Formats: sequence, structure tokens, C-alpha cells
Amino acid sequence: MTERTARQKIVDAAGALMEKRGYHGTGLNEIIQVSQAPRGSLYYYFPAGKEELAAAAARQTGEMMVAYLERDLERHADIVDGLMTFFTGLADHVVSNNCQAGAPLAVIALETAGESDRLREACRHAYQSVQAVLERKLLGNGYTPDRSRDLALLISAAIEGAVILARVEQAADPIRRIAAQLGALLLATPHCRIE
Amino acid sequence: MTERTARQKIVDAAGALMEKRGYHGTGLNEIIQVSQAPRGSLYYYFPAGKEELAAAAARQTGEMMVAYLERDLERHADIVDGLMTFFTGLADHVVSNNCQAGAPLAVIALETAGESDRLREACRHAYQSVQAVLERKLLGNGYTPDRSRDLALLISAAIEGAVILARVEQAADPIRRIAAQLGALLLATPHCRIE
DNA sequence: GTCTATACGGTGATAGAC
DNA sequence: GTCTATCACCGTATAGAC
Repeated sequence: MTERTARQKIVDAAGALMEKRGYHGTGLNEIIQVSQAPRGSLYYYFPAGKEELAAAAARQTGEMMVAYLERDLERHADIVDGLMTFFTGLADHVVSNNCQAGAPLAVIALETAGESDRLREACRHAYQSVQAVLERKLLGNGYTPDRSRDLALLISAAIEGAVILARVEQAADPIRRIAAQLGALLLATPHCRIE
Repeated sequence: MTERTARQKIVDAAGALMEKRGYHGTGLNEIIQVSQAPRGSLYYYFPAGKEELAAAAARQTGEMMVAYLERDLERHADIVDGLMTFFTGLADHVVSNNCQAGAPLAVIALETAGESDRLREACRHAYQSVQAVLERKLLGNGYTPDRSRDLALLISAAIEGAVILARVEQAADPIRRIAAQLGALLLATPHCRIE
């Protein structure tokens, strides 16, 4: 119990801070301070240090992303409706953090993919999971296997790109416009939809 | 002359290094070492230090991105053909850097948009320029004004997302698949195309 | 499990000679 | 314009007591 919450608080703080300032921009001291977890616990739970902690944070945020996506997609039979709900939630997340959050995986991936296989693999797995959820739902909506796979890839890329543009513009507008455009394209594309 | 090349070498090195390791992950010493520019020149040309240098690097890479995009789009009458050429060049750039480069704006934007207005503005301007080029070409290809604007936004987001996924997968495959999917969607969407 | 103290390198930045 | 020396600070990581 006490073990789990201390570790958990550290992972939560690391994830939140790195989502805003990135991997190299986030200090271990800052993580401890924000988490209000015991200072001595960090290297107890993460013997390999910052890299291991960041991997755990990336894994967790990936799982949360998948959970949100699954929840929104299950809620609607039509994948376009589900996607729009997801994008709305994403926009809320970004604005409620003063447009300084979103794309927690992208920052870590871009900063560290070249240096740390461990972190690259954690991000890769998270993106694969997101794409798997999308692909499954697209298949269920009557898209062909090939198209489901590639559309899932495009959507996951658009999600990350949308957040980047939103943070740069300091507004949720790009996310909303990209969501709408994606929805229109999904409906217009030939996809063997079951009507 | 000597003035220009020294400054230029520093900006080039800063841009290349930050493209791989990000803003906080790139040290000033490393920039000087790689650039082989005089150590004393850094704060002479960039009195405001690292932030000013990074802004110059972001501006330059943005201009290069616009230049490549314009070149490829002008080369083909059909925007889809031009875009495919651009994505091919992007994939080449990524693989020729061992999948550790690409998306130079995205890293800086995600790391620093919350802390530095100067850097956020530099990235914002670059993205706006890219979108402007795309929008103009879409208009010329018969897409409506609204759709041209939003498609340009989606495409710019997909470019960044594609590079992120390619770097995580250490392969150009995601870029190629996203390009193909984007091309198919551009052709399928209702757009008042002049046939 | 957690704490404190500390080692040690690297960081961005500045001053003053040339 | 450029160099060198030096600054104060912060980073991660470790050691050893409790």
C-alpha cells in the first residue's frame, strides 16, 4: 500500500512534468518536489534512475490514452462519432493545462528515441496499442483490413500533430479542425462500409 | 563574410543537434564543438544566449521546410503528386539520419512552447508558413477555401506525426503509409476539383 | 523504505585580455 | 570578433545511517 502509492506518486509527477517540459527539461528534484513522495524512494523503486522512471511514465500515459480511446470508441457504434468524442476530450485536456500539455509520448520519443532503446520501445509499444484499438474499431465499422491498418496509423499521427499545433497556437482550434477534417475524410473515403 | 559564415555555422549546428536531441538535450558546448566555429562568437552573435540561438535555428529550419515543400509542389501540377514527392524526400531525410532526425520544429515546440514566447512564436510562424504553401496549392487544385485551409492544417499535422512514428519505429514505413493514405483521402474527398 | 549528505560532471553565462 | 578563464548553479547518481 504505502509502497504502491509512493511509487505511483513519483510516476504521476514524472509523467505530468515531462508532458510539459520534456525528458531533459524535467529534473529529478522537481519530480520529487511535485510528487511530495519521499526523496529516498526514487532510486529504491527505479534503480536504473531517470530513464527507468521515464519509461514507466510513458507506459502509464500510453495506457491512459488507450483507456480513453477505448471508452470513447465503445460508447458509439460509429467510429467517427467515437473519434469526435475522443478529440473533444483531448482538446479539453490541452486547454485545461493552459495548452502546455498533450502529446506526452511525442516529446519523450523525439528527445530520446535516438539515445535510449528502453524509452523508444516504451513509446513504440504505446503507439502500437493506440493504433491497435483504432484498427479494431475500423474493422468493425466495415473498413478493409489494409485500410483499417493504415487509417489507424494516419489517425494516431494526426492526433500527435494536432496537439503540437494546438500548443504552438495556444488554442484548441487546430485540434477541433483536424478532428472535423479527419471525420469528413473517413466518411468520404471508399471503405466498404456496411450501410 | 567571415561574420556570416561563423554565425551560420553555429545556427546550422544548433539546428541539426536540436533536431536529434531537442532543446534541453543540446548543450552550447556541443554546438560550438560540432560547428567548429569560434567559441567566443556565440554570445557575440546571440547576446540573449541559447534561447535566441534556438529561435534562429527554428526559423531557418522552417524556411528550409517551406522551400522543399514549394519546390516539390511547383514541380507537379497535381498537389497529390507534389505531396508524394515531398513525403518521399522527408522519408529519405529521416532514414539518412538513422531515424534520429525529422520534425525539428516539433521537439522545440513541445519542450519550450510553455516557457518561451520567443521560441513558441518562431515555431508558430514556421508552421503557419508551411500551411500557407499547402493552402495556396490546394486552392489552385480546385479545393474550396475552407477545405483548403483545414486540409493544409491536417497535412501539416500528419507530417509531424508521421516523423514521430517513423523515429519510434526506426523505419520510414510509417511516413510512406501515411503519405499514401493522405493521397487517397485527398482524392476521395469532395473538393470541387477541376477535372 | 526512507533520509541526509555529498560527489562529480556539465550547464548557461559573464568578464576581461587580445 | 574572438579567446580563455571562471562563475554559480543544477543535474544525476551514490553512500551510508536509520
